[in-house]
Parts: sequence; C-alpha cells; structure tokens
Amino acid sequence: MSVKEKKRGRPSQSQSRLTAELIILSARKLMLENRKVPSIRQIAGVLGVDAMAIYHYFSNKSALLEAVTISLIETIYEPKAGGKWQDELKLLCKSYLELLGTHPGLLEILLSMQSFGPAQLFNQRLMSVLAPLQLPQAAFEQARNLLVDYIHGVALAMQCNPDVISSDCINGPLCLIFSALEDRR
Amino acid sequence: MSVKEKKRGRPSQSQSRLTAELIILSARKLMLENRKVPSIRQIAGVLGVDAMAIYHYFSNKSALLEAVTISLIETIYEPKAGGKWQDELKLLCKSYLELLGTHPGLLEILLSMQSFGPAQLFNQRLMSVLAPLQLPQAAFEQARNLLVDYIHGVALAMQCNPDVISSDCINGPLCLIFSALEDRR
DNA sequence: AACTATTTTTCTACAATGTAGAATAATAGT
DNA sequence: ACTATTATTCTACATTGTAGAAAAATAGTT
Repeated sequence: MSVKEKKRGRPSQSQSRLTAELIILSARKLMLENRKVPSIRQIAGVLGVDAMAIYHYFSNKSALLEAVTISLIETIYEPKAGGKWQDELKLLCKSYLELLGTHPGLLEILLSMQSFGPAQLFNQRLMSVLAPLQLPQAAFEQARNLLVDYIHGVALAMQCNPDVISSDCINGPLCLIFSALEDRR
Repeated sequence: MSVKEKKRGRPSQSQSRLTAELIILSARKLMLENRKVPSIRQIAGVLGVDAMAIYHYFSNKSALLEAVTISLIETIYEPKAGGKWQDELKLLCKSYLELLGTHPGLLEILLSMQSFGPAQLFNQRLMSVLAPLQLPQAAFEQARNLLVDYIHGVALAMQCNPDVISSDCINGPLCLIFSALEDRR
C-alpha cells in the first residue's frame, strides 16, 4: 500500500502543471458538492498536491476564495435586451439566488470583499434590466438595495436550511416589489 | 507568578457556582465586544473555569449558541399598542437589525435552529404591529417574508462591513415596502 | 559547460478550535 | 460509613490556516 510519497521540490515539466485556474475550479467543485467552503487541504487533496502548494498561487485562503467568488459571479444570468422587464428581472434574481444558495459561504465572502467588482456585476445587470422603467436615481437605488439585500437574506436562509427553501419562494415578495416599482415610474 | 492552577473535581460550595445563565451572559458579552462568535475556551477563560466545564451545562457548542440566541432575541423592541403602525414597524425593524448587526454570527445560528421559537418572536411582534392594517393572509405573508429576509440581508452586510453600514440604510427601502403595503390594504 | 538565481514544490511545525474520555473531588442519598 | 451522583479539571486527538525551511527543476549568465 505505498501511497507514493511525492518527491520534494519543483516537479519536472512533464507533470501536469498546477495553475491558479485549476485551483479555483477544484475549489468551486468542492464548494458545490460539499455545500460548504472547502479547506485548503481538501482542495490540495483532489489536486494531488501538498496543501502548501496552493500558497504559491494565492497569498492566503481569503485571496483564493475571492478569486473563486469572482469566477462564480460571472456565471449569473445575462439579461436579454428584448424581453419584458418583469421576466428578465425574475430570471436575473433567481439565477443570482440559486448561485448563492448552492454555494454556501459564497455570500459572506462576497460581502466581505474590498473589491467592489463582483457586487457591481449584479448591479450592472440590474440596471440594464430596469433601464426601460426610467426610474429616478433615488428610486432605483432604493429598489436595488431592497432587492439585493432581500435576495441575500433568502440565500442565507437557503444555505442554513438546505432542501427546505426553494428559490421559488421569492415569487410573492418579488411581485410586491414589482408593483411598488410600477407606482414610482 | 503562580497562575493558581485550580484543584480538580467538584468545587466546594463556597465558590461562586457556574450556571447556564452565567455562561450565556459571558458568551453574549464576548460576542458583542469581539464582534464574533466566541470560542468555548474564551468563554471559559472569562468565567475562570476549564473549557470542558461548559459541557456540563450544554451538550455542545451549538446548543450553547442556540441558548444565547434565545436570550438575545427576547431583547428586541416590544411594539406599543397606541402608536402609528409605520413608526412602530420602523422601531421594531431597527431594533431587530441592530441586534443582528451588533452580534455577528447570531443570524446564522438563528436561521440554522430547528426550534422555530426565536424566529416566531419577531413574527408575532410584526403581526401585532400590522394588525390594524387588516391585510389578507397572503399579503401579510408576502410582506413578512420580504421584510424579514431583507433585514437579514442588511444585517449580514453590516456584520461583513462593520462601521460602513448604519441601520439607517433601511429607511428608504422600508418606505418602499410601506407604500406597497398601503396599496394592498 | 558551469554557476547562480528563480520558481515550484514538499515537509515540518505551531497555534487555535471543538470535544471525547478519564480522573478527581465535593456532595447527596441510603 | 458507604455508595452514587454531580461538577469540575486534565489529557489528548483531529482539523484548521499557515509560517518557515529544504529541495529539486528550470532559467539566466558568463
């Protein structure tokens, strides 16, 4: 049962090279499968390397998780220009919610990040969806804050109670927001 | 510098007795001061006992934190019967939000609890506030879900970015909800 | 070709955490 | 006086993030 200890030091180039992208992908996969933020050792495990190898590509765990977050947030729904704003908004929100709900821990990382990049992405897509409504700036911001924080709240509830809450639970409250939005138009 | 190692075994009754309530209070204090969920060893430290002594009163850390949560949640604002519903609602929400915002980790514990007791408490107070509106059941539930999850979202943002977000940030979105509520009356 | 510097990796080690299990001492019950 | 129960400390273990050093392959320089 020799577990084949790896040789120390830089491997010869024949071996499949470790990259930041590979690490991010493994972390994403583990996060989704295990429904929690993976440990560095777990990530290293599936990559077949020592845990400390990860630290050559990321200065610490937090940096790795931020990269994972950026990678994940780019997968949310990209609104189409043609559709009804209500439909597009619902699709966008559900996609965001499902991403957060299926990746427990992601939300906390996202909210703790200094870089506003990832948070901005949802904001931009929301703006493009709500553009046809031509809301005044203040009304848009109110609605955005309400929407974003509401979704975050639901996502947190989903990850604390997996299998109990479905992403459909936002339908009702979303309608409430819709009607409030139409009033302010 | 004798650090005065404690004698092993049950202490004689003269010593100030450890109780579940004392443990809960110490945990609350640490949670508030350090802005995070304390470790068992920290709690035991301020109580001057060994970490394992805690386990005589709580079967595990989770049970202790649930007790802390129940204790904390009872401190939220109790609505007065006389006031305007908008004012009372705002006070209730802010009180809840500030509790969650100043006790990072509390929200996750609350949402993970099987016992619905603590979550119900806010629900009840909300019902008493909104009673004068005589909303249909479905509309009340929509509004409650929106409100609760929105507050949770804001609370999470507050604990991830301490000192950046104030509890006043809910004013705008709250007004949005108010107007939606009045429409459904 | 020979040296040196750099890059990429593993190894060892440490502190912090939750908590199981055993030892121990005070008290309560008989 | 003996036994059982209760309240406590002690020791130990697995898991975590990660610092620091050693090692091996590669790249750069003369």
